[in-house]
Amino acid sequence: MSGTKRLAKRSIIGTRVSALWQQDGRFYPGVIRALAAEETPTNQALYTVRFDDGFESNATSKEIIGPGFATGPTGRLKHAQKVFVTMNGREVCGLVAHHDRRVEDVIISLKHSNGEEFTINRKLDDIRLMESRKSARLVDQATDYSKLADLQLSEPKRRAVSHSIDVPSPAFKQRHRRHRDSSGDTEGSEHGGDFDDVDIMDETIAAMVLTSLSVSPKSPTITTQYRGETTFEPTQEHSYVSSSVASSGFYSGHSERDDPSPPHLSESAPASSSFDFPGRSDLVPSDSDTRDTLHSRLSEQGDPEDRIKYRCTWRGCSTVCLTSTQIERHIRRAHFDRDSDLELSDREEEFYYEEVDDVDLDSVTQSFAGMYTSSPPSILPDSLEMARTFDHDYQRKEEKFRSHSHGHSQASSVPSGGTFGQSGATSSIPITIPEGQIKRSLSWQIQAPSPGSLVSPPQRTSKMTPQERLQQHQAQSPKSHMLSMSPLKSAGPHRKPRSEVRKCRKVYGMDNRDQWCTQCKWKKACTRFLD
DNA sequence: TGTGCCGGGTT
DNA sequence: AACCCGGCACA
Ligand SMILES: [Zn+2]
Repeated sequence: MSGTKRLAKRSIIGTRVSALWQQDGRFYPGVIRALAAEETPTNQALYTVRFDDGFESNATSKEIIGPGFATGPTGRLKHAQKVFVTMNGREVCGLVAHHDRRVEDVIISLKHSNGEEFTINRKLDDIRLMESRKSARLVDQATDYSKLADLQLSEPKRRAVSHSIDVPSPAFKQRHRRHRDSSGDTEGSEHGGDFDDVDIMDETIAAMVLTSLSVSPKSPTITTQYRGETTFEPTQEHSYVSSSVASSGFYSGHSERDDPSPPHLSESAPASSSFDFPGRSDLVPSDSDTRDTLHSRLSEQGDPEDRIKYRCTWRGCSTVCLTSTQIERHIRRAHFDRDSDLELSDREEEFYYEEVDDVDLDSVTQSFAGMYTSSPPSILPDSLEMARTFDHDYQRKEEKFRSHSHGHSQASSVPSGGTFGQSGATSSIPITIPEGQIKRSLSWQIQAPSPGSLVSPPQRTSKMTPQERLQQHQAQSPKSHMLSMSPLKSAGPHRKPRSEVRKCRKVYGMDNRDQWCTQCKWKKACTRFLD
């Protein structure tokens, strides 16, 4: 591994890159002009780079950032190096104020058109030396400038920090680099071990923006990138927003503009021709809603083979998996809040799933399908696991439907089975014990709360996690007639009857937020107490 | 008023 | 992905 690589493809010529200008140690935009020297066992290839401002010089492959070369800066960025970062969904351009090599944190100085400066702190990896094309997200966000203004204006905790660091003054930015003393440009002045979370913006932007031009020029032609205004000339240097964005109107002086015509690169496109992008995947319809996608996708796989599945019996959960390994994993993750794959001590997972016959599942799915018209329920049993794991809502609904329509769907399709704790004619899930192997399976949690038959958890009562305990409390709570009441009580069209189950928030209280399950902390559907 | 959590944002 | 949070429907 003599560190040799052959990025020689001749297509490299003309590639837009950011290359090191030896004289001042900073990177500047330009294009590969030629291969000045082939790579040799001892030396790296040398390229001639023509900078956008007309200068030209040679650089080794290591000193070039761009397609075919390093993907991003690696060395220390010099003070005042021009960089691009994404901020609030937009690409902005700033100058490096300080780069801390130890943690690869870079403090970047930014400035708004109104002249105010502020700094942000980014990881080196998040920094680009070249403008990037807009990401899918940037594209449709580009129109919503009100957000930006909003953000800026409503920043309450303004920290007057921006000047605590040595930030190049606006004037300084006109560095005419080519002529700056390139000699002892060590400028090791601003080193203070400071760094750290410098901060966010602290800026106020004029009321300008409120005009949200609702144009969404999703023109895929963005690939053409700019061409004409590639130069970062001192004059309008700090345009702040990279040209690609600027062209959508914000900084172009007028709130109104949206000139949809693609950037004419007519002027000349000698070199730019080879500025091709890896893939034009932008043209794809792109991310539809994940749920639907998931659905349709899932419904394509499946195997009518094995009939035995594993179903989670955790109260309210009915996730089904193909293998016991999977189900155990699910249990650990969803119900024990363990992210890892480690087995629970004593393999407690085993107590929370049962084996079920395919047929039974199908009927379940069927009944579910019948009622749920909105989504194609052609889900095959084996995909259920995923569907459920990914979409708790789905899972929840499904469970409701099941318990609702269970009485009929069960029919005789059930092989031999032994129900655990027969507490009346309630809907206890049939437990099937396959001839061959014997596995423990339980359904203690589905029983109705008949006065007398206590909801007894698996013999293993000896040890219960706090979650289980709480779980049971809920199960025994006076309101656990879930089964008997219609989940669709409110006649409302899309009214979703909220479950009675108390979730982390309520169980632990606001004070013990740290004990909530992660989802609850994030205000997402609780994974610990499923309905 | 408080809860649950979806949808949307940022990093 | 992780994290955060506005705001809504429901209780
Ligand atoms: Zn929770």
